[in-house]
Amino acid sequence: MAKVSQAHLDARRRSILDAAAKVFAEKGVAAATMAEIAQEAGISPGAIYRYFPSKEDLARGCMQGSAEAVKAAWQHPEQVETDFRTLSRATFAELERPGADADTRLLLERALVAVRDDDAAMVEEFGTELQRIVRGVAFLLRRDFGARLEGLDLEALAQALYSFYWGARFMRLMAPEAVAPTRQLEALQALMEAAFTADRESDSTER
Amino acid sequence: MAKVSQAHLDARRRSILDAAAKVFAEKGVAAATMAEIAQEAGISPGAIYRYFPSKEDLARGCMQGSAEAVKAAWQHPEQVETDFRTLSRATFAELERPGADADTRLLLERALVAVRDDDAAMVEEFGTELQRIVRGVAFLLRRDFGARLEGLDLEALAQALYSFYWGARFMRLMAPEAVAPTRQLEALQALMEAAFTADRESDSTER
Amino acid sequence: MAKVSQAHLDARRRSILDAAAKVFAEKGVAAATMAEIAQEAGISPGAIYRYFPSKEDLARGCMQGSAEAVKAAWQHPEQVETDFRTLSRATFAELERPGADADTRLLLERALVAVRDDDAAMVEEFGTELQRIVRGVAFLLRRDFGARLEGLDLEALAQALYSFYWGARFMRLMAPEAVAPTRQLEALQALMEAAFTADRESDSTER
Amino acid sequence: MAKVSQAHLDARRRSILDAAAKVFAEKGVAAATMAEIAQEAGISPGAIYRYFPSKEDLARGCMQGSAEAVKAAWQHPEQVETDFRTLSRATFAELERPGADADTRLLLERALVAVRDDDAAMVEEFGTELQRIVRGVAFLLRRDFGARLEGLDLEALAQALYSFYWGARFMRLMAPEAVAPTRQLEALQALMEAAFTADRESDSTER
DNA sequence: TATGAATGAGCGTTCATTCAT
DNA sequence: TATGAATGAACGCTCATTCAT
Repeated sequence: MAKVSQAHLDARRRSILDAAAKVFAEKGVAAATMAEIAQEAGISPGAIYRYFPSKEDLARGCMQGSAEAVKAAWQHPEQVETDFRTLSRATFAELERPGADADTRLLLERALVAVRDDDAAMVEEFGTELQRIVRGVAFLLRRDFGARLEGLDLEALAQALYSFYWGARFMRLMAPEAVAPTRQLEALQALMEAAFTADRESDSTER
Repeated sequence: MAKVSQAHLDARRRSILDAAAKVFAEKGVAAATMAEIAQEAGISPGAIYRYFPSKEDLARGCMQGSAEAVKAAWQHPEQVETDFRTLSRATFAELERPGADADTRLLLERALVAVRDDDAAMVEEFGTELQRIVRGVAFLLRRDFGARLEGLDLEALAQALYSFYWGARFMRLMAPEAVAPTRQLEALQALMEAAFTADRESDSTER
Repeated sequence: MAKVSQAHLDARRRSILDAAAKVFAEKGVAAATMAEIAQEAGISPGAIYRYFPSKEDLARGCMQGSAEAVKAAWQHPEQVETDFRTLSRATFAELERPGADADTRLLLERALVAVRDDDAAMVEEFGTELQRIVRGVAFLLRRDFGARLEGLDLEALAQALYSFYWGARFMRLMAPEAVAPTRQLEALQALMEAAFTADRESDSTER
Repeated sequence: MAKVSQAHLDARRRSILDAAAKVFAEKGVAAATMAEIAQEAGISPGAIYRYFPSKEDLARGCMQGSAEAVKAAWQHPEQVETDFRTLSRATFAELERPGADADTRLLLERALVAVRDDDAAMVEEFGTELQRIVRGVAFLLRRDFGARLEGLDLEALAQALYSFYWGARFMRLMAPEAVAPTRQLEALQALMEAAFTADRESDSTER
């Protein structure tokens, strides 16, 4: 075939990733076979190895780049014109997107494998992202609700919200017929508003 | 060899399950081998098949019965003398117990497998437990905070809290150095109290 | 099958080694397949792995223990009642034994692999054996021919004889119709005797 | 592209052979890959097949033409002004040349393959060369040492010396730290001289 | 002619499962 | 009943070879 344009190669790479993501999501990384992925991608098993050195790498490759925009926004909220409420909603709206469940499946599976195999790099990556996002959450909470947070353990609260996010993803995966993540978020936001607004009112009362 | 007491057989079955749970949690179901489990249980690989027809069945058998007491309490809060705050704390305290992470690993993995393989029975089971617990949460919230919840989407809030619980488990697994689940819980409870207490105060103010 | 006698296991191990030696000799280690060896041994491929952890180990296992008696004699000539001429003949007689060529093939192949892959342990082993045998050769030469060796580089001569041994093995392998190793040996021994006997005679002449 | 000069094609063929010889010597024929050879030769894998129909053929092509001068001299000693001692030394000096070990490796490997696969042509070739060289050795021995060889099995001795040559090559490959081939040769030549010189003296004595 | 992406058969190895003992 | 040796299908991966460009 010789000298195929880079665009062709990139497209092929993409199609392999897509096929892999589909098969991995369907069967799990362990149960999926390279032959299946190849078939799904319409190529031969051997060809995959020109693009990815191993099944493991292919699996890793499947995980990158979902909901990048939202992730970036949380990590650098000061660079984005947004507020906590809006960004939260956008984030949870992402979970309603078709394919979000497949992403969750894959993400959770990879996370479990990483922990199990003591894949330091991967765990580290997760930890770093966690930290950054939690920092972003805290930043937005402080900016949006300011002094009213006084007395609250802000870091713990931010992490609790992050936990809630992951739990909601998991919940949606396991029980699609349950209350939607967005509605859960609304409930929690209502709670927060009640807490913060109330504070203010009680403050004003005290004055 | 002939007749062996039923108690003996049950004990053997139990010891296989324990061994399997340990190995599965360590390596994941896919990576664990029957030989390992047999060794851990102190029997031969062949013997396992007298008690479980396949590895998959063995894996299914492993998932039952961790933190039963707490689960039961949430599902039937009216039969237990407890309140939301106390039961929450007990629940999260469980997560600090050694072995809790292994349980989380196993639970998540099995959950993923169940969804993946469309294991209706298993998904159903998860869904049922979810419903019952959420109902229990809602029950306790209402009993403990009563009228102050007015205007809140109680069911959604209860589910959000359940999501938070699972997210916190996952978080702890992935990033043990992050804020402990219990501290996250404290933060969230502080928020709730602020919201509800404030409500009362603002109510009283308004009156 | 359970509890099979150790003798059975040993026999099985032996039969695998025999099958492997045969196939390896026929096709070379690289070209031989585990499936072939299994078939030759009358078992399944998987069964081999209960006895040898890898093809490589199996190949190593094939190399041990050929002509052990002779090797031992050269390495410890002082413990054996023998002389250079007798032991040499016995050594070369071994090469006429059926199967000797297959051994040579295997030995040379393994040696090449060892050098190529920088298998330090294996190369070391060869080097050690070389040293010991050369020492033995030198020992016997000195004991049998004594003072008449004066002026000769004994170590170099011993090594030359060892080289000759290996070359003769190789020669026989490559050109079976050429002069037999034993006849080559005779020629060389005649040369040695001429040299040493002559020395004596010339000595006596000088006196 | 059309017509390329024959010289060009030959040069290309040569460069492929060189590359192949290098890679084969480094890794062995089995472990070497066509891709590696292509890279070493600075062309594409596909191009090799314009010059050699298969890897095996390429390997065969690699064996020709090392130390041609010395080989020719042994095969036609009457056409060269030399004597046994000098030619032997030149031959063994070749073994000290850098790259000699790689040649030995390749030669031995190919020889083993030839025997294994019953490659009649190749074995034949080796046999023919053997015969010719042995004849040359015998010729030189007779010319240089003449009558003093009486009673010796000249053909066997010549073959023994050829065996020694190959053994020394092998030895040097396997145990570079052992006594150098040239020193082994010296020892053997000293032995021969002792034998032949002695003979003369004893002859003269007898007369 | 040369390229190099693609093929696909084939390998070593694993391990759930079976079954003779 | 328990054993554990044996099975054999299946997998990830390699690489000599082909052929569209």
